[in-house]
Amino acid sequence: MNLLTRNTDYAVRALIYMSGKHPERVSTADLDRDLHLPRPFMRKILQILQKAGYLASVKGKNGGFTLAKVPSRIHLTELIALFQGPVSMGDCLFRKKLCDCADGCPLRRVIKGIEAMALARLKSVTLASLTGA
Amino acid sequence: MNLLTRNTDYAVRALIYMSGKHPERVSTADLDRDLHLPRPFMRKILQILQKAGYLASVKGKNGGFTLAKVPSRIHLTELIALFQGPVSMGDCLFRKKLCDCADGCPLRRVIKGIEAMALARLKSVTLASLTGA
DNA sequence: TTGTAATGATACCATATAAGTATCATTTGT
DNA sequence: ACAAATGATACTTATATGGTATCATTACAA
Repeated sequence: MNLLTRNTDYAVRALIYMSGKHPERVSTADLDRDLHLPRPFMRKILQILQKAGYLASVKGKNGGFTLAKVPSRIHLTELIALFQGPVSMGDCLFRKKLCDCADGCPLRRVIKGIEAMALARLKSVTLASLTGA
Repeated sequence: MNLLTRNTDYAVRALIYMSGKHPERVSTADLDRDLHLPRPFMRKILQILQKAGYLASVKGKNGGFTLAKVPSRIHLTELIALFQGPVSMGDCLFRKKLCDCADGCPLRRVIKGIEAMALARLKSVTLASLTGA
């Protein structure tokens, strides 16, 4: 069970890299060279980040991406939501009709509690906190 | 992202059911009738629980399963481990060679921290605590 | 002693999601 | 005009989860 999937992971790495280079432009070629991540996959991820407003892009020769937000305002939870959907660890384990999970299921309560803890912790993580800046 | 998979979930439900019936014998047919879970899947799960020592089984006509451990000594973490492997939320996100995730990767630290919290919480959950007994 | 209802063991299949690739169009600097 | 970049999007592959099927074995009971 992994809290982050690859694309979220790669996204974070790319953003860290870019925050280091800022305001210099970074292309997928650069990332490929320095981070050695699967290039077309990375490309897709960057496009998603761009659409979501985390990156600004410049097309054409010498084009590339730059951070479009300050690192302190890029939250890990947002990135997770973007690539994996909202953080949710227990989408009704006990399925409807089979139990009244609606209200009192104790297992569900435990899971929800853990989820809340995880979420609280994740919310405090920003790109800035990851780079130590 | 789900903290528990179906088989863990079903296992918990079956165990709760059985702790309610104890020391009466429970067959997959009973579970099918009362819990309406996919029967052959449930069978497989029960066999795993039996092998792992949580259930005692009796073959032949009128056979079935009974709890082989006291509910207070059946920990949720064990069941998770049995069906999903050990709880681990961040099996090296930053893959080797690409970063020195070995020691100082901050993202990894965060994940590991969350994992530790979740684990601590999960460890306190037993079958007994779930049934309220 | 034979039929039936149960588990033991295990191989197989289906489906969804994650991970990754490929392609064509568009833009832009030289 | 060409090359190097992104935009958009469709496609493929790998893996894990969820679920089935089958044959062997055991035991009760008519």
